[in-house]
Amino acid sequence: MTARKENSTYTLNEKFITDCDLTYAANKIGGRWKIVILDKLGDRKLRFSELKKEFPYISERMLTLQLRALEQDELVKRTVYAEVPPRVEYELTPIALEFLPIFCQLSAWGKKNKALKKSGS
Amino acid sequence: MTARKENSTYTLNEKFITDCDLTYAANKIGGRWKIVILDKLGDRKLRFSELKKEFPYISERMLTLQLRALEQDELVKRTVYAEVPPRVEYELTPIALEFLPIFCQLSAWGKKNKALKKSGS
DNA sequence: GTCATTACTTACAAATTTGTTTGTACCATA
DNA sequence: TATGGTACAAACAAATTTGTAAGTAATGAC
Repeated sequence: MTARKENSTYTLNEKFITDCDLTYAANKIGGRWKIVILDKLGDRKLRFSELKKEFPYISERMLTLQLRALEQDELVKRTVYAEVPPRVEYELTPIALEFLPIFCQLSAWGKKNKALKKSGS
Repeated sequence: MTARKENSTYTLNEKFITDCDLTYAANKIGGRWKIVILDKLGDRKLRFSELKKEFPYISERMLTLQLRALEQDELVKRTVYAEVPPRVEYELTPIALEFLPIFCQLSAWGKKNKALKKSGS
């Protein structure tokens, strides 16, 4: 994404990680924001400003960066309307839709295990 | 994990992210290594050195760090045998086992979409 | 007595990710 | 003429993650 990296261990590991189907997929939705963004867009298409409201403290920069990356990976589709105050809508692509059931299961795991933590400790 | 952070946006966002069931779960397996480690341990318990061999370029430090974090989150169980050259075995806990079907689906997504990329572009 | 083995630890450094601040273009409205 | 709303971009800075290199403890083999 930025300046190219050499043949460091960092890069070799990265290659290893993206060669594997599992981590290839995981990387597409890795980081702090991508999963939640995709999940929100799973309900309906949203404008930039609507997304921003969903995450009270996200910086505009972060939101743009994540959306750009998701667009690049063809997980979201970006539509610009040539209107006076600009309007841009984001929605999931078909391949991103396939993540939604996985998110459901992850979410169920999270819910269950957060509950265990509370009663357990 | 290190020195405590203040009430920065970074932290507020972190809180937001770990409050959500979905991202709470995602964070448990986030980063470069956790998912693959868990996946490998899904087949059978492994020693430290065996795990290391699975990932040709991982540093021992990284492997220990990840294993410690997974142990902390009760996703792996660590067993030390008081033998002469030390022996330590790692295995999944019941709650980690529940991730395995999710990994399968992720992996399937990865496989499918890597194939699409090749034929598409 | 020296070396090898295993599973680490420590101090350090590089790379990446995330956040802050300021600014832009467009037109409408006051 | 000044201000406001939308969806960003650019330069900079902080925080976290990942990697490097060297060292440790115990013990048995040579």
